Amino acid sequence: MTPASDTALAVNAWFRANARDLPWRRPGFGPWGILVSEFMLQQTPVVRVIPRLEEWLERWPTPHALASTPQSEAVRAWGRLGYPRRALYLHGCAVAITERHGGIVPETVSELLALPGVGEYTARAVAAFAFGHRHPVVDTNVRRVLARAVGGVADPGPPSTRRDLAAMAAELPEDRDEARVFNAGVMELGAVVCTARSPRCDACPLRETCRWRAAGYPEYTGPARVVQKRFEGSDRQVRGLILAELRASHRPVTAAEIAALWPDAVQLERALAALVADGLAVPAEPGSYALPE
DNA sequence: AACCCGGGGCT
DNA sequence: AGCCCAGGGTT
Repeated sequence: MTPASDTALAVNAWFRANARDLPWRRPGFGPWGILVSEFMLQQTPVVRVIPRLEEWLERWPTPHALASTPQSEAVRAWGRLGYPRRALYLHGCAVAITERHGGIVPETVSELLALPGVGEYTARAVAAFAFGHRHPVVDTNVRRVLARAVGGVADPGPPSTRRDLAAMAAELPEDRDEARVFNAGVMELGAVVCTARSPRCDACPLRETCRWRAAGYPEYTGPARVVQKRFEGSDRQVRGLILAELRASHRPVTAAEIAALWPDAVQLERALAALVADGLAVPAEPGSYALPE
């Protein structure tokens, strides 16, 4: 067997000594818990996820339990985690797992990819962390660490799934357990040491071999990264206001109540129509809306 | 490839 | 006032 690279040895030793004590790393946390955690962690920081995850798993400890619950309850329990479509997708996962997989979370990347809201990252994360399979797992942290330590640049630039997975695969140890630890370790390194803003290079296990450090920390020169639109005044804010009203009310919300949420009637209608199109709101009594059952 | 989708905390 | 966050779906 090919010996693990110096990079992998350094990362794995560092991770074994420095890993944060996170709920989904507890022994026996289980594939369902891992899957729920990965959904919540999509674009949402760890510290915001932990309390919501524990509530969620206490209430719905199995896919069958969630599948037996109306979508509306999943959306309410999602609260203000953001991107509420994830609550709908996760409910859809629970239904699919119950109907197609006998209530057991599937193990293979292709089966996981077939679930709603599961993409390249989440499928590999579940296969690797819940089942110990050897796959490259690439998230925003991994992309940044590889760009710096291996690529010698400050920032990975626009994501390319094929290229990013190949870059991680090239560093992945042959041994399954070492590969699993390496995947988690590189993510952790990006999350707590090789951060986007202020990397703590003095504490990095790769500081002696990092090509970005060796090159003198050149600034990013790639294509300009897309700037996220301002949230204040955006359709996203308006959707959030409407959905908060739907979550808070246990009877249909009237058009007049919705109209009071935002001054711009055109934008309000656009946001409401988008929520209906996404399945997050459904017409109830004439002129009223509710969460999906 | 570009765009849309929440919301909060940090710099 | 931006930037960033264990991404995914649609066009």
